[in-house]
Parts: sequence; structure tokens; C-alpha cells
Amino acid sequence: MDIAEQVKVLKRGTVEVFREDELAQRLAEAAKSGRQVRAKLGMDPTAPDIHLGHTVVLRKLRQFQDLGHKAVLIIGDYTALIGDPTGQNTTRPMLSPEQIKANAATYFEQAGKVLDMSPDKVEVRFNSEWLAELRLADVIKLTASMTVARMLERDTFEIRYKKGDPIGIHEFLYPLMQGYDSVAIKSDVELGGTDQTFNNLVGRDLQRMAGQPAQIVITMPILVGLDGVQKMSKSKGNYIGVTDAPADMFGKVMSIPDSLMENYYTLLTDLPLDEVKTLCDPAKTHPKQAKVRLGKMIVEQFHNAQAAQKAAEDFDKVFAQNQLPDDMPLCEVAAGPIMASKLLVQCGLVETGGEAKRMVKQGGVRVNDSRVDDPNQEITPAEGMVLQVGKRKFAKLKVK
RNA sequence: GGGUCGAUGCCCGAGUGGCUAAAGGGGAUGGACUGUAAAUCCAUUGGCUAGCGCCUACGGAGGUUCGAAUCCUCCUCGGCCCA
Repeated sequence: MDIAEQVKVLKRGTVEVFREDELAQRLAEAAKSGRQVRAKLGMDPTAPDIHLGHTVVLRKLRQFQDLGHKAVLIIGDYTALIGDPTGQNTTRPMLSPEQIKANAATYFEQAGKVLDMSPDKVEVRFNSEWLAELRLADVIKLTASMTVARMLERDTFEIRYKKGDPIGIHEFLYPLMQGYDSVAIKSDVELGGTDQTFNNLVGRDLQRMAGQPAQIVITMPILVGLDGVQKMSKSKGNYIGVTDAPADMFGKVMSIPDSLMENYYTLLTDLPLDEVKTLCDPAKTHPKQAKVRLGKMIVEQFHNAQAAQKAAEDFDKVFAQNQLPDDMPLCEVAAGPIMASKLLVQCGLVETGGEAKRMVKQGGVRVNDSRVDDPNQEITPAEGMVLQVGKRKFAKLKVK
């Protein structure tokens, strides 16, 4: 693949490349000298659960690997002492080395679903390796490379400052530390979400000061969550986890707003962009068809084609034809009559008795497909009896 | 260090002695509609209880009062201004 072609592939889905000409040049240089381009990605050891939002960047990194380059994963064990100042997290409790190790292991296991983890394609480094070595004098030198005014350019700081929210001084250290990582590992390229733009550009500055060629910074969009509005995140509950079961994954894709499909296709699949356009044009493709295809493609990436097919079929069965799903969680209950609301709690279909009553009152509860309308109604559990709450929560009874 | 303002339910935010499990909005959930889309409409949104009712909750700890989210004292955290 010639350089121009490579750049085109690498540009897909990106928000910005600082700078494109440098990228082409760096790729050409590497090709000429036969060395691998070092593409850096930082990982936060506090959040080991990867969701599709993370995979946007991981997929980009994978493209570098597929072009023969090296992914350099930085485990931010030392930067985690601060926590990236994205708003909520100001200071974090220190993690024990064991925790960090465990989190990193989980991360690799999950990231491995996207990345090529073969040894010649990945390098893993903990940033405590160099950051813990710095003396105060070094830190002062580092901080002297930056001004408060420039720091306040960073949107998260700017917003908080204007709003009157607290900003800890130590938070200013974060971009510097992350930038120093780039110096330490001599990165050629750094990937990240747009929320990392500032940090990553600091890396360029610090590298220049250290007499290194400045890394190219590639920013990827922050994936919008299932609600179609907020960014995908675990804490907002609007995410698809890479370890989600096929049925969940598929169902979640089906629940995204239509307007989000093109975005997901672009960032989460390799489907050629002109094909994506056709799929996402309601005049050419029924949105539901397009979404089913998207769901299958995503499930396939993290599971396999059969699982994807099955998930789609089950989905159709349950939601389009109102049939029961093939497998439901089993719930063991004692024989003998029991109040409907208690039974629902026992089977974990609702959290509390109050919620159970609400659900019944609102007509959301079915037993063997017939609606229950009195929460106090006695139910005599029978083997294989099916309970349903809402459209998607089921349990099959097993009598003890 | 001084002054001043603030901390309310998942979030935002009203409430300044009883009618407050706490307005309103958002979100979420259930129902109707449907393509688990969007839009719209209705409902629900602390826990326990078959029910009467009971318990927990307005940053924390005490206090005043028949009664406190609301008043007082101390504490913790934060904003702003002055130094």
C-alpha cells in the first residue's frame, strides 16, 4: 500500500490529524529505513472495563499494527495518582501495585479483542518507570514549559474555571506527565479521543524541547452513547461493553437512535464509506435493516458470526413476534402459593417490593403471557412457568 | 488570615418552622403507538408492610421547639472578594 493510500485509511473517522503532512512524511521515513512507527496510546489503570467508546481508538491503533507498525501501550499507573481532570475526577486514591496489575491484565484481555497482541506488534510500558524517577527540580523544569494561561485553554479547565468549580494545582501536572511519556518512549504518533487533544499536543511541545521529532497527534471522536446524546460511558449506563453477551450487544445496537447509525458504522466497522452512505439513507435502505446489519457486524467482532446470527434471530423472535426467548435465566423457587410482587423480587426481575407493585399496576408484568393486574395476587409456581417484566426481562421458574 | 455565599432526592433545582417523602425540570422505568428508532400521549420514580401504619432522607454532630430541610452552635467541604 503506498503512503497516500495508508494515510487515507488512517484518516477514516478521525477528527483531526496534527499534522497530516507530517504523518505522511513519518510513514515514508519509516518505510524507507524499515523501522516501525511507534504509535502510542495511554490507558487508565482504574477503568478496566472496555466499551465500544474505547474501541474507536483501539481500532485506529489496530490499523497502525496492520500496516506493520508498533502499538505502544502506556499504563498510566503513575498518572493515575492524579486522574485525568475531565471534570468529576480530581484526585483518586492510590492504587496498589496488585490492583494495577490486575486492571492491566483485564485491559489487555479486553483490548486483545481489537488489538493484535503479538509481541512484535505491541510494547507495554508503565509510566511509573520514568515518572517516579523525576526529582522536584525535574518537575519544576517541566512545569516551566507551560503557562497558566495556556493550561486554561484546555476546555475542561476553562469550563470549570468559569463556572467556579475547584481546580487542583496538581491537575495541571497531568498533561505534562502525559506529554513526558511521549518523550520517554519516543513516540511517533499518539492516538486519543478529542478529549485528549490538549494533553497530546503537550507531548509535541515537550518532545521538541527534548530535541525529538514531535509526535503526530491523531484525535478520534468521542463515541456517543446509546441515548444518542451523551458520550458513551460506564457510569452513564449508556454503553456497550466488549464483554457483553451477544444478545445484549445486539439489543443495545437496535436501541440507538437512527441518527447515530452512520456514526457507528464509520467508527465501529470497516465497511466502505460509500456503502455506509447507502445503508444510512432511509430512501435507499429501511433503517431497521441497516441497524440489524450494524448489530450483526458489531456482535461478530467481539463474538463470532454464528452468535451474531443467533442474536439477530432471537431478537426478531422476542420483539417482532412477541415470542419467548430461547434461554431465560432460571429462578428456583419453593413450591406453594406466593404473592406476585414477592415472586418478582425473588427472581431478581425487580429490585424492591415497591417496584414490583408499580410494575404490576402499570401493566408491565406477565405470567405465562397473561397480564397480572393485582400485585397481591397469589401465584402458585409451576415448573417452567415464565415471568416477564416489561419487554425484555424474563425468568423461567424451577420449583424446588 | 478576614469577609461573604453555598452544600437538598440519580442529576439540576425550588423550598426559609407544621399542609414536605419534599414543587418544577431532566433522566430512568412501565404502558399506548412502533422498527427495543424518532416524535407524541399517559403513568411511575426512598424502603418495609396484605392494609392501618412504620422507618430512613435535605453535608456532619449537637441544641432550641409540641413540631426543623427550614432557627442556634460547632465541624467538614467548596465558590467568590480582600490580604
